[in-house]
Amino acid sequence: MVTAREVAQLCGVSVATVSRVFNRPATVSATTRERVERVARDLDFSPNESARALSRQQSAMVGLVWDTDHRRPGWRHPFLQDLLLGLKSALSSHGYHLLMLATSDDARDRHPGVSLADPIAYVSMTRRHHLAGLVLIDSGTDADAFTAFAQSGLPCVAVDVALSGPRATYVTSDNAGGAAAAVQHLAALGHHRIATITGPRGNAPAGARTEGYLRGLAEAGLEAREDLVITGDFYRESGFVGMRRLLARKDPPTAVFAASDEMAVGALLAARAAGLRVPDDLAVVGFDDIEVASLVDPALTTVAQDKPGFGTAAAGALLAMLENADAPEPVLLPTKLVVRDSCGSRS
Amino acid sequence: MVTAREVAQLCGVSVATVSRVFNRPATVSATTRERVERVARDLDFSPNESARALSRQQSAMVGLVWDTDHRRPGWRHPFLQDLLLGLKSALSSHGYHLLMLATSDDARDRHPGVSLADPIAYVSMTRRHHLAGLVLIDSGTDADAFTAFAQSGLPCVAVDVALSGPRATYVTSDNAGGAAAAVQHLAALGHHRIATITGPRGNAPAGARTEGYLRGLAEAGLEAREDLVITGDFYRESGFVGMRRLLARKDPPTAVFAASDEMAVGALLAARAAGLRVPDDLAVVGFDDIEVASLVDPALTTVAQDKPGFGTAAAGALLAMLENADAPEPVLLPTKLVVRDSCGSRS
DNA sequence: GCTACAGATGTAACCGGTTACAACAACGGA
DNA sequence: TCCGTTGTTGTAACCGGTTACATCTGTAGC
Repeated sequence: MVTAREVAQLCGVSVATVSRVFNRPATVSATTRERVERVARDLDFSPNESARALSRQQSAMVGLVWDTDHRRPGWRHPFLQDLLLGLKSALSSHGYHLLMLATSDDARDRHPGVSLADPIAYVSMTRRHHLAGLVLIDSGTDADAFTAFAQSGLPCVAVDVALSGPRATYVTSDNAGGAAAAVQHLAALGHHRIATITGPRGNAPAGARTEGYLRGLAEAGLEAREDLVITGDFYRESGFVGMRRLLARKDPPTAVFAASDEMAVGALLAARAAGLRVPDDLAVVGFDDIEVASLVDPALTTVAQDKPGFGTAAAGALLAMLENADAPEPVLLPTKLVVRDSCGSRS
Repeated sequence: MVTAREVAQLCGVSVATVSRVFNRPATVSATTRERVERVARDLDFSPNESARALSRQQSAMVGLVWDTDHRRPGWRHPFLQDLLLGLKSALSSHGYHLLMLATSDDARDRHPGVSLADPIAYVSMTRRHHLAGLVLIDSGTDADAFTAFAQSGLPCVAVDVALSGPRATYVTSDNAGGAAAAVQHLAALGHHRIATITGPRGNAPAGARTEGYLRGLAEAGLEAREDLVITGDFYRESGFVGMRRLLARKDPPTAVFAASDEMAVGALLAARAAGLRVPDDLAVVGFDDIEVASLVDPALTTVAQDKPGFGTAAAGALLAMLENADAPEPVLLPTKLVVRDSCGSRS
């Protein structure tokens, strides 16, 4: 590893000048600058990041806070790869890397019911590593801990958790809009009794999707009925159980909007188990457009999220905060109804 | 952020002693140690990582090299989440974090055909950040670049790429064994003409799976026929096309082993398109046990990989190298045949 | 009582950058 | 000619730890 001192020596200038060439090129005369740049390139010099971070009190890294809920081992993020790739790519263009933060808790078995992300540990780690900011990924239902981040004053962007503060904002899909579109589609197909299986209480996207469901009903001139709203938890099992309960009603729904594709698949299985044909006897619409959606039989009509958009938008919001001081408005990514076979055609 | 100097002052000792308490506690007298520990805890002191990395020439971070092939935008890693979670959890127990390295290339459109991972850029980044080691994730077919890492002398562990060197090793599934087991299962069901759709040339797991296919045939006393081996590329489309070609043969196979679940799904679709029933007319076995495997109709029999095992094993191998200097032997994770519906029962 | 040595601690030089401030040159205006 | 300004560069003090070496104390061995 060649240091700035060696470059300086070879150029006959001081280290300060070398540093300036890399950080404030305008303050260095053209001839000196070119000479330093040339030598630096020849020697393959690039500044040591640890030293730089120490000196500037700011590193070229953004922390990623992502825990999975140990209480629910089967949890799969619906689009982790796209999210990470989008983040990485957008951050890299500004020279930032992504540091996956791990608390010592990760190694231990976590106590059931204990808060997922310990904000204190993460905030302390952020300071110790001089991280420029944080990206927070929703890990299930634990929204409370996240507000602690917003209050820490660190620049942070949350994915799918409503977060606000002077240096905090978030990115999420237009969950309400997507859900409303799904319900309107079902209503347009002639359905009057449209049920929903929601996500877990306290989860922001889940709440917005339920809200959108109600709005969609209202806009279609349909009455909202409490007995057609079943609380799920995004997992397939709860879609199965929820659907079974709905079908046991005296006046079962002819269509169901599930707040996640996993639950929609569960609903599909429950319908099949009950001897119903989808879409003939029951129309099903999901949310997320995960990969299996197009592969189940019948292929699932669903509300697609802009998966790569999350990463890009989150990185963009964070980068904006790192340059200005103010938190940008929350980003609402558009959703798109993908019509496949599980809700049939106009009947 | 409280510094070691403040702790030292409050304890009436020098910074050196404070540092010793954290790094070589045995060299400090019990009374002093306890006093320092107490004050450090009260003040919530924890050493600044940038300073520590600079001074020690070694940070508490492990780099993650993971690019996706821009030539194949649809690529999905079959178990990225498990891999990352396993890595994170195992590394965190030794105090390491995972740094997702991003090259400036990530932002630009990459030139088609150009090497994926530029080892020079990554090695330079590793040095600049004083990373303790590297984890390399296979990003498709580009194995050449990876050997450059092994030669760099940095401790590194590759996932699914054969890598060897004084400080390099790798983790992969027992691909040959899994494939052989799949073929033997098909043979035991009475199949004589068993085809395979392989992964891309040059990909190590793909090669091992083909090898296992041949071994399975041999062990079942079946003849290997060149016209029953079709080269695919792990993607669904190639499974579809490959299956169509196989079915067009004068003497089509009654069973097929696809080297990935994605291709197996493609094969399923091709069989359906050709009017064949699975498993009655054609038996299909895949590899990976991705989530869709259990959801397609018929549910896919497949060779399951130990997904969480990858992260744990990779982290373990890396940590071993960070403590000793020698590279441990490559890790071969056991696979398990998961029998579902796509290969029928004994006929 | 004196020396040798082990154990505990302090001093100060690093690690490799950044940046406030000082120094100095060149230049235009009075 | 002298002064104030602007532009360029060097000096040195940081950032916050780690650690080789020196120092000092106490104890065992003779």
